[in-house]
Amino acid sequence: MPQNKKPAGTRPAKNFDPKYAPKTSYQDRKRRPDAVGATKPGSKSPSHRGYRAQSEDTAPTKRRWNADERAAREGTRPAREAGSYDRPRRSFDQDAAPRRGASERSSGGPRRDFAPRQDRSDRPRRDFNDRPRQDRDDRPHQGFAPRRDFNDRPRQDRDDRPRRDFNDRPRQDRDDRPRRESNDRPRRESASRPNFTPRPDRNDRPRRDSSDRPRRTDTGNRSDWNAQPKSKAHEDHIDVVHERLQAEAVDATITTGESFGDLGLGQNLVRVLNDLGAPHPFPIQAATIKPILDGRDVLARGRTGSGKTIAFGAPLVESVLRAQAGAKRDFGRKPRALIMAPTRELALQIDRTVQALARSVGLFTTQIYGGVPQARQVGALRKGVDIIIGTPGRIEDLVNQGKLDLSEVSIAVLDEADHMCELGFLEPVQRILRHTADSSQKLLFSATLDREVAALVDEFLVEPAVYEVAGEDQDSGTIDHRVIVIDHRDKAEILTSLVDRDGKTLVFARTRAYAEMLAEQFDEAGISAVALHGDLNQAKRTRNLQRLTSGRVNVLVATDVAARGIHVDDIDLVIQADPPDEYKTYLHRSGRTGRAGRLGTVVTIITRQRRRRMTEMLDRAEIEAPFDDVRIGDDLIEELSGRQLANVTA
DNA sequence: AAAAAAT
Repeated sequence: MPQNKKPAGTRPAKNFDPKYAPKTSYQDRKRRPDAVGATKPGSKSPSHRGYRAQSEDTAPTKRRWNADERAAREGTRPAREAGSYDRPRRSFDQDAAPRRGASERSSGGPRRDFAPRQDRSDRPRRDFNDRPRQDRDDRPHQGFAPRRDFNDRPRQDRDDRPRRDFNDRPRQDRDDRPRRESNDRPRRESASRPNFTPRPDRNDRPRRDSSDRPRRTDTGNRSDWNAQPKSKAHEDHIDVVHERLQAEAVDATITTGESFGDLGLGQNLVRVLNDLGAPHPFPIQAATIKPILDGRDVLARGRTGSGKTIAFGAPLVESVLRAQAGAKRDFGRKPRALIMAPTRELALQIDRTVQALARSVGLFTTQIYGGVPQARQVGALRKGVDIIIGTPGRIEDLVNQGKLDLSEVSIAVLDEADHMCELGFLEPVQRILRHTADSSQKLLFSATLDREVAALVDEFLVEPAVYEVAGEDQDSGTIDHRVIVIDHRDKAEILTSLVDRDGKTLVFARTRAYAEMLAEQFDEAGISAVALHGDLNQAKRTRNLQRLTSGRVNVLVATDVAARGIHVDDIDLVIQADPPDEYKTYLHRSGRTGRAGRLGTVVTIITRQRRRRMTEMLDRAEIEAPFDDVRIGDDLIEELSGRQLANVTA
């Protein structure tokens, strides 16, 4: 019996709305002591895995960074001033900051019910009044947006808008666009915003011409990015829907006509793409390839499994090739392109695609990631490679050792860019990007790209083009979402019967230990299963993932290491043994199934107490999923487990 | 809590 079904009309504007809905008041209070050290103590024994020193000065400080401290730091950032970037400081302080104060005071959004009895008095800066709500016309970011015709409105509005969105936006013909602004966005016009930094007129925007790529001197736009609170959410462990990035929506039906060749890729690449199973560009690819070839900075959002790797990989190879046309590929040459991903498995996977493309035109890639000896990677670098694909830790390590020189990197890609902007990733990523060539082109991709990437856009991107595919929200996909509400004591048994099936099943667990435990449990029940998590050495990680891919096992139990980007062709069931904490995680985990238009089912297992929180998260994810109470032996378990058979014929 | 560098 569906329990979270509400009349569609009453569903609040979802992640278009900047709002900062907390997860639970319980967790929040617990984590919000005055004293930093009052969080969970951890083991006192140094030999224990959970060991935590008593006096931990560095970690808590880091965790408690807030917007103010950050702002203070921005003001005196030595790297920017002393570094090789010759761009001016941001006009952050005098412009954006005050404006935010004013604009965020508008409140009263539809989602207030998400933050019911939250004790907010102890939350530093994110009280109600301070939150930007659906009063978007005030929102500061509008100023940075490189395009005007963005989908900045709640998805519910879409039905009456789509024509307008794509039809009158022939990309080559911009001149008829300004009119729309006044018609479609009257509220913005009327909103008087003294501090608003006007965007440059569309006509003096740079043409897509790599040769006159603008220097990063225009701070007007960037200050608007800055106005948004950054990843404070993660410091607070609160699931936040960041303001949605404005994007030019690309209409799938318009773009499908163009071939990869039409988009500017060479014959070799087109052939390899065909071999890779991509005879025609997917919409996101049709959207991004040209601007990337033209040298623009690009932000792109395409839902999980929509073909983002090729969308950046193919034009990247083409660009590197063009840049080196005629030049000899010298021994020991420096890399020209860099692709970073949050996990080693994803880096490996990207390399499989990019390497195939690169090889076909005589370029070389190498993987630079941790957990394996450096020697081979360093050896490859010494010989000379053109494209680096890897994870931040090892890349930075080799840079610091002087074994990797990024100074000639002219294209840098961040896959899962929003994730790469989270705590722990952001700073290494920033440091690495600062090593790339001054004017290097930056490409940021993710299925959940939002303003969390502001920290990077602000420093590294120049008037980026932003793309998404029209109408491609997650809910319009091919995934059937279900939630089952169980008694905790039934969990193990229900899980086992769910994974007892024919198709490939991916099970997500919150911790490494639980992932390991579940894999063993399934094995003991006669269902061969393997685990994938960060406690395994890299060889085992790679092997276990390969076992699922090859079909040697049908069940993989993973932590969120497998949540993003990993592509296994025919996973038809994703089970979340533990529900995710963030809506983004939900979207990425579910995106391991239903890829490239296939059908898939996602079953999330929760206990009764979790229902409300789960409903809220699904709302943020903009996903409709029925909730069902389930006990051991219920027919529904078998139905969910064997659903694919029914689905395929349907 | 997990991930990303070893040590």
